Amino acid sequence: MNRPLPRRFFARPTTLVARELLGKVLAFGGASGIIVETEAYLDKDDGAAHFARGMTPRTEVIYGPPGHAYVYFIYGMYDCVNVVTEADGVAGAVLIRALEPLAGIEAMRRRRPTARRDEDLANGPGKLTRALGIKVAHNGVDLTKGPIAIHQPQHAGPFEIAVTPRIGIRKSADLPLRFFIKGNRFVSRVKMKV
DNA sequence: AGTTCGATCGCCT
DNA sequence: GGCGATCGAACTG
Repeated sequence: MNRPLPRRFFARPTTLVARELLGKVLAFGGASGIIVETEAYLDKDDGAAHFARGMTPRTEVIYGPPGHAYVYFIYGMYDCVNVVTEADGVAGAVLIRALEPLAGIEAMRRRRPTARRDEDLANGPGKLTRALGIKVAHNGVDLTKGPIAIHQPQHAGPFEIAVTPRIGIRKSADLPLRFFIKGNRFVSRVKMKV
């Protein structure tokens, strides 16, 4: 029940994995949260992907086997975590953008003292990595083996999925590749028009 | 070797 | 709604 999702879950089309990651649990650092928002970054016709111009030292793990973490550092301050998708040798990644805190909320508060409300703990890609303690040092780790893991929730309820363009990108800005749980208040930019 | 700018956040108005 | 912080990756020359 608490076993990490198997590699075959990740070895599928990126947009499908992005949708199906919603409602799953991301756990690390004595804390966990329900994934409520994701974005897909595609191998083809996606100018916004870090790997849009091919493999570089930074994007190497995205071309490797699925089910691994791609963690990058941005704006001189923030770490963001992606899940590598598609078959080994094919690029594809899903950015985890927001979590609904589930367990270890005290640990999250200690790591994010500026968050006033529980809604602010992990409602953004830089915030959730800070809340869980995920850093670029974890780039390339195998998510099917832990300690960073994604698993099924204990109690799964039904939900609707909303689809919008991705946040904060210039290229391929029109593609509908952002997915979130409709009505969930832990999603980033809740008031953005869908 | 130098420059540009980004898959962000938090504080300011 | 706007902007400064802060720095590495990748592109230019």
